Amino acid sequence: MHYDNVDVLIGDIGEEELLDLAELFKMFSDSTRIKILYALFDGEKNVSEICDEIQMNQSAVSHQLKLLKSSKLIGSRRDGKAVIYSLADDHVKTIIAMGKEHIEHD
Amino acid sequence: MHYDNVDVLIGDIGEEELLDLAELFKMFSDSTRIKILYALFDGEKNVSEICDEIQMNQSAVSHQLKLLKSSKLIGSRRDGKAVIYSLADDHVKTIIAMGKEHIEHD
DNA sequence: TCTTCAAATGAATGCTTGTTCATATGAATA
DNA sequence: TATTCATATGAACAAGCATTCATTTGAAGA
Repeated sequence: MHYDNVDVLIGDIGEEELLDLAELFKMFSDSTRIKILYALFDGEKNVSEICDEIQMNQSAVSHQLKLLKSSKLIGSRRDGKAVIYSLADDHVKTIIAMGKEHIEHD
Repeated sequence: MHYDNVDVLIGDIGEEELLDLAELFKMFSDSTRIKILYALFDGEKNVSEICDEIQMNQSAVSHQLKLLKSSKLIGSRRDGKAVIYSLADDHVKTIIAMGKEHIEHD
């Protein structure tokens, strides 16, 4: 994997942006939420499908979906009775990939 | 910024690795810890210098330094009475840069 | 060796947060 | 419109965690 301009991207940072950053990473700091994101890696899924895949009850999943959505990591659309969730953009994948790399190269 | 092979990196993942991932991102989920990491972006610093820069008392900083070190995000060496901390590797910078990008492109 | 300075540690506390249980909303179908 | 299925929401509880205060460890210099 290859990255450019890392130092350029990291200039000064304000207190507010810093809190946003912490909040963003908090979304990745819970294994249930990571499982959900992982489940969405291969395409959109509705809530029931997510529950099945990660083996968690509907309420717990819904609560976490709400948090992930409020952080704009996932989006949703309704299809009849079902609500279908999907990753918002590729940052989710890259951030997790980066984390995996760190763990594996240790 | 440019990334290759994101999908390749994200294959299957085991329960254990998943917990490690969550634990890693937990380190980035607190603003004090991000401030500390940020303070180390421009080179190694001892504890007092870090305290000054981020305006936090020595005990709080030491506790967080311990966590960051146990996650192998930072390393340390002793120089006389002082203990000098530094970033362990470039993953720290790239992970934070990625987070910033996500926030800014929203 | 006694003192001083830098950093680490431990216990206590209050806040945050993930899960569960019960219930509500909302869309489809009979 | 009454019922059913899918999802969302709210309250409550337990566990986790960041900070503070007090104390300790450890190194350097007098």
